[in-house]
Amino acid sequence: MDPVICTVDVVLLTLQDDALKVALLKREREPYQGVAALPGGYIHVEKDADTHDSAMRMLRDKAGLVPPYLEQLASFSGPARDPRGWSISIAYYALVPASLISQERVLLADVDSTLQLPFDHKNILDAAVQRLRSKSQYSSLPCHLAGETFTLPQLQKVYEVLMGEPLNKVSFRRKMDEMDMLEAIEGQMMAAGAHRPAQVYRLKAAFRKRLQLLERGL
Amino acid sequence: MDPVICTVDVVLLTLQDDALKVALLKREREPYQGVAALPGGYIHVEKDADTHDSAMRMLRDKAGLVPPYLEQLASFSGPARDPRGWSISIAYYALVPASLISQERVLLADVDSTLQLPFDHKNILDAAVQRLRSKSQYSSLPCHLAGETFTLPQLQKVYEVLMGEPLNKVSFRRKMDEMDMLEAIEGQMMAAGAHRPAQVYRLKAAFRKRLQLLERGL
DNA sequence: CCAATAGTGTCTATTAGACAGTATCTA
DNA sequence: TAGATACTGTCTAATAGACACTATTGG
Repeated sequence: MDPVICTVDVVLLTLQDDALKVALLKREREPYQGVAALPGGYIHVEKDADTHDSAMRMLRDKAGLVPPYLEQLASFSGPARDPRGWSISIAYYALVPASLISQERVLLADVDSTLQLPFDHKNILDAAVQRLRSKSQYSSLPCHLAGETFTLPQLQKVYEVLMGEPLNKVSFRRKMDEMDMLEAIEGQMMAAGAHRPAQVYRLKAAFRKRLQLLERGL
Repeated sequence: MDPVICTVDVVLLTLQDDALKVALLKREREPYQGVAALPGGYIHVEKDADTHDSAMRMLRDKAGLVPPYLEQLASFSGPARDPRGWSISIAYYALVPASLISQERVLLADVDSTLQLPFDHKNILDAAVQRLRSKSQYSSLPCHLAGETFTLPQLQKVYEVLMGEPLNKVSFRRKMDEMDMLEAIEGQMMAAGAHRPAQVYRLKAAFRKRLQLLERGL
């Protein structure tokens, strides 16, 4: 049985200024000490019940947060991706509202203008963004970027940023209704300027961890 | 850096008698020697350029075939899934036409009536079947189960078995046309009884390895 | 010619999008 | 009350499914 270096890396994604951002940390150790990279580290068999646990631990220890959504992305492997030798990284992606991120601890970089990262982290980032954008077409996934509570116009904007195109308001609301995953918070409205305030919603409890899928997309 | 047992397992799927089957092999070594399980084994850092390579090697060595389609499924990890210790399995799934499978080398089991398997192979199998059935809704994936050449009625039957429901013939043909991934083999017809023979098609070369996705599903 | 399935034309039903109207806030 | 955005009703366009008809084979 050959020795293989086993790590977990997390693509921590959030929305800031209507753009999708990834959280990067300066590496504390060699290789690439001091270089901004995805949060990650070795699997710790004493602490971690599985790699999902490892990812949660890294987010807690390195970014100081508990993500509302965390999903396995894929594994990346080979002899060249890590200078220490033949390695595997089990990659996860996490979605968090910007409010959870401490900008003193992490650097937020625009996902589309992040041109290079150490190891094969650019590939991992691209895969995560592609997965998120693809799933945004037909699922409740983007809700986890919108925070605990939000209005329908805010949520539509989140979907639009992820999908990269404007959406029809009537169709969007019909789909949200069809998904039946939101509940209005009675009497709570959010004002955003000199106009009618919007109803505030939250995800129903059943959909906080589980995704809702649409038959035909948005 | 803790030692982690790193393996690759492959869910080899095919269609036989209008049912989805998984290829199992009797394990040659402990643990679970002699028990039918998914083909798998240790990563070999000298031989394998990455885990995709490991999966190809296992299919070649253990099942004696080169799959037309092989994709990473997910990783499964933890202290309890393998009696030898904390382990990770990078799981892949392969789609092959039944004609490629040598039934002397492998056992074909119905995916829905396979009730238990060693390790967490039942979980891995279930995840693969779910992924295949889900992707069948809106992609060209099922074509890889249909063989090199096939007629439209045959291909529709493949989709129907995977999706578990009959499909509208007119809509199905509209979608196949829209995907623009098939080419008719001029003059080649396939007779299947006392009735009009059907036109034979094959996947266009560009779609042999890459998937074609539908905007709105079948 | 009959039975059976391949393949197609077309009508109907369902779903998505455009547009415009009413509602409700601040300045 | 003017202007802005929230929300909704309804018409139109696009898409999917039902149905029926023609085509072509073996027996």
